[in-house]
Amino acid sequence: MAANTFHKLRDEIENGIVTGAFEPGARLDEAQLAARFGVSRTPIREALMQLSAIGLVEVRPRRGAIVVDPGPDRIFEMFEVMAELESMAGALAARRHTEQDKAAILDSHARCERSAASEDSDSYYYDNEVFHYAIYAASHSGFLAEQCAALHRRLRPYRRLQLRVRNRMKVSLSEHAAIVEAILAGDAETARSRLRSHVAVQGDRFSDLVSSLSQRQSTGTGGQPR
Amino acid sequence: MAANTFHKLRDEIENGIVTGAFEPGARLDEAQLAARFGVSRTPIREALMQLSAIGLVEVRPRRGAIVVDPGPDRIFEMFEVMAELESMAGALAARRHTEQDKAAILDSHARCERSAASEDSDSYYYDNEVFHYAIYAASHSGFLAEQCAALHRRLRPYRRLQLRVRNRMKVSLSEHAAIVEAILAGDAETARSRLRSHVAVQGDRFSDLVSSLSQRQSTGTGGQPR
DNA sequence: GTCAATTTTTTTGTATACAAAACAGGTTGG
DNA sequence: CCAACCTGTTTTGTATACAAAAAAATTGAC
Repeated sequence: MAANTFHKLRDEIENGIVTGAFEPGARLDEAQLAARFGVSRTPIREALMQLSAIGLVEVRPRRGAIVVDPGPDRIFEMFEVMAELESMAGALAARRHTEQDKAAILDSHARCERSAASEDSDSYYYDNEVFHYAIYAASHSGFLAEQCAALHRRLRPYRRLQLRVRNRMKVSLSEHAAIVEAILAGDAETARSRLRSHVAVQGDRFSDLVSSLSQRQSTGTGGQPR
Repeated sequence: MAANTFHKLRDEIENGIVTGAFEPGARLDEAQLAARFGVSRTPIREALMQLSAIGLVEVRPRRGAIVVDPGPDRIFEMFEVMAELESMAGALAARRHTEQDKAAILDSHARCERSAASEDSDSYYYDNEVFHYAIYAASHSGFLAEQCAALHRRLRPYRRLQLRVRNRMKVSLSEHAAIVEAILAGDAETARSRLRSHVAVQGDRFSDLVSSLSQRQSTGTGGQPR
């Protein structure tokens, strides 16, 4: 991949936000970031501009950039849209998947099973990501795949929190199995509805999400400043 | 709205791309743009960075920025996703719309009717946009509304081409009426399916789109350079 | 001692300067 | 005659400089 300074900086900062190194609401001081990465302010600004276009940071004119802090309601909305896009990808995948796609889906699913068996939450988290990307790819819609991937990245921190919830890993895995079955059977509508409920944050999971968010708020130094 | 130079430039250039002033594939020379807008290269670059994050321009390292030229297949994919998101907005609107939303939808629909009656294609184009935005708003999902609006903007030029097709305005209007009916009746699934087929580029419309695209390619100075 | 106004300091926004990479054209060798 | 190479030019990428605005701090009045 093309590797200019601002490009790398963009990924670094995005990663910092997504992993929580830069907490929601935190100020992103240009000079400070420049010093930290050993570059001038120019590429830092360019990186921040890109992140603001994506919606990860908010640049307030003359008042600096901050990491956006989507409230629980907005995070819920994002999951809602994610569910719709993913279920669309699943439906398309059911109709369009090739032998290669099938192999990739089965392989990533098998990895998930192994990680779940060894109860390795971090490993499962990664394999789960690969599984979902395999479905995006199988949709054979480049644009949809990109949109899904972008949203998936943005929701990363919240999904990670969710996986901590009791038994979620096992439940997730059995849902995966049902999704795989529907896709490989070519049953678009079943794949759609199963993926929708797999991704959506419904019922108990919403309160789990909210509580994990408020937990983080209180421990972190971020949140609403001033 | 906040109005810094780079912010205004971003909108200017975006508008230029969307209206076709900057054609797909065209090189966006930084110095040239800077001279044109009477500013230095710095805010131009920041604007281009944002546009590249959105996906409107492609910045190739050390090789300058060009207006992205999505092929017919990719444009089709974008309409496909747009249809899904809009139909989702419609379904939510059916369940969640308030009296205000209802008024806004009916009002914009009435405007569409008038424009269609006077066969004013440009006016209809604008009113149609307001109508769709009213539905986004009625979904009461801020994130979904933003996503819809963003995609809507990106597909603007192609939708405009489509409206030129024989009788499309009348057909579009009657579809609108059916959509309004479903939303106001609170019938989420009917609203969803009607919006989906309203937005999607199916059957004949796809070949119409492709032919209008190739027409533009041949007349314009853009296209694949070198 | 508190609050308001003014000054100081910090920080953002834009312009300019400079280095390095890509491009174009001509030249030399086969 | 064609191809590879070298050189001059253009253009991008990053650093620095400077102006203007916002934040912070100090002073002064009550």
